[in-house]
Amino acid sequence: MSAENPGDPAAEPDPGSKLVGSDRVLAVLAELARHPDGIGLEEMARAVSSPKPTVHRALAALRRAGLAAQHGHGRYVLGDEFLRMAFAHHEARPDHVRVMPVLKALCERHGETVHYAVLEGPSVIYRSKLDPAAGAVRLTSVVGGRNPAHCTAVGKVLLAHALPDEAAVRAWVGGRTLHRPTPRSLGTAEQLHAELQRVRAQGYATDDQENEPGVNCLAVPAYLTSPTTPSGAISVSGLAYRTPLRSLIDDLPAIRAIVAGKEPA
Amino acid sequence: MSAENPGDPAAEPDPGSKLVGSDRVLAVLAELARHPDGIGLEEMARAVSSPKPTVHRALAALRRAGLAAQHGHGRYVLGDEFLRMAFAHHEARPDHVRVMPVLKALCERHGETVHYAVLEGPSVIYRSKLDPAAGAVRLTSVVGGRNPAHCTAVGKVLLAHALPDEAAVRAWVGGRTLHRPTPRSLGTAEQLHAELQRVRAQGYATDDQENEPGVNCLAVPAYLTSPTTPSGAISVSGLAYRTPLRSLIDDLPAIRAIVAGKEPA
DNA sequence: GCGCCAGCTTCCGTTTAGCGGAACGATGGT
DNA sequence: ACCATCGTTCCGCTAAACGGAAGCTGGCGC
Repeated sequence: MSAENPGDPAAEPDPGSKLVGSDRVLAVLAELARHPDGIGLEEMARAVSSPKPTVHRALAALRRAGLAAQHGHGRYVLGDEFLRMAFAHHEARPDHVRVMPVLKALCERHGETVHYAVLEGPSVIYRSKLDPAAGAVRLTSVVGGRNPAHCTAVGKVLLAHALPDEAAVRAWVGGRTLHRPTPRSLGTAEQLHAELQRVRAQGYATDDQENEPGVNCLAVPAYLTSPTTPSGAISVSGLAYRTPLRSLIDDLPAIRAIVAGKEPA
Repeated sequence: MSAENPGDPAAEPDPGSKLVGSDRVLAVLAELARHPDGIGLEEMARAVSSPKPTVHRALAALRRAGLAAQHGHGRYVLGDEFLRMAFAHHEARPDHVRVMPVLKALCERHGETVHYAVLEGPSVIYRSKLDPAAGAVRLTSVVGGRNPAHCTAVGKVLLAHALPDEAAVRAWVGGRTLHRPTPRSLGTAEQLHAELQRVRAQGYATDDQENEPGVNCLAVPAYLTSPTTPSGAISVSGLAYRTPLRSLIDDLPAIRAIVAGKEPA
């Protein structure tokens, strides 16, 4: 019971990995998703630290469900069915359907990437995303992906609602030290609370290169389910050199109108 | 060995459904994907025809992997991780990365939906898709989705390569009767062979409302992997009343140039 | 050409994880 | 406050997963 964990026969190179049964099948699926140009059986066996026959059986199960496929002889890839399921599901999601027209209008108006995101614990999760047709630069965000709430515009809008006073902010921060991806990121509960007060006062939040250098953002709340509690937030991201934060703020009235459901005049 | 299948203790009300173990877990996952606004445990149990505790355990496994989540009290939804995996994987796929700039250019030029698709057996599978910003109408196609090869432009381009003579066409058709979604769809091997010869001669294929009424399409082969065998095909779809087939054909030189990798002047 | 190597696939006795009927608990409607 | 409904937990039983070892296949070097 010193450095070695009792019950563990040997130190795992990949902790939290010794799964069995269906859990292992799902781990194989996840690993498969991590390899866009395929992965061999052996490499997969190493990745999930399981013997080859077991992994082979797991892949067979996935193949039966259409979630895995084989390129040539023994190179496994994520199956078409997996992508079909995900895309079809996503496009049918009620909140996606609701925000999509808004995102489209915003995206077309500003020519920048737009997001719809929700708050979950310390992070925001992107639920919908729309890239402009012209945009050569692609943001790193992905549908289903996460970012720290305290350094994104969407996160701050949602936190402003969820954490009404400094006590709530402290409780939310808890013991962690806030991660600061860039020098401009907020780092303490005090700073965050002050920022959230500002957000509450103005009714929107910004992210001035606080999450990624060169990228700024303006977000407003989205009331999809209830008229009092925002279900999520909608943001317009801009590349700092192309769309300065100022220009987004100046366009706030139009943004608000679009998000409220009225097409701009 | 009469009407009853020996080994089957009872006739299943839902054939091909009595799964066990990991297969059942994956079936639950698939069912989950089919319900964008969530599904209760009981309904799920009915859908996969398994007892509640079993389904509950399956959902627990999916939840552990982040592939399922719960809204409120006992309404299950596909998890964020599922979407993240799918979207991230898709955007990193080599062929997607390769065709994306081409699709973007075509989409912007014509203001219509564009696809990249590959041939698989009797169907084409859409691998990438791009909707125009302005397009109010959404096509039914989905990434990972399928359509009969013989009534789509992409399918005919790829079949033209795969089935060089009438014998090959007949073999491909086999015993089936070709499905005809619209009155203009090709219905016989002869018609298909004639059409494929035309496609080979002109180097592109069209779909004049053969798959969906009001929608036409022009497709050219895409040589992503080999310079002689197309890995897939790229198509521009148009709504008949907005973008007549003629205008797409007239723009062929530009389309060819874009697909070949040269941006149009 | 031919044998060797690497990696995928199959076999089969062992064991463990899944199974599901029944009982329990939470929720929301009346 | 009661009841109906649906999600959750328990536990003895059994079938399905496990994985070491052997077999196969295709590709590469000699």
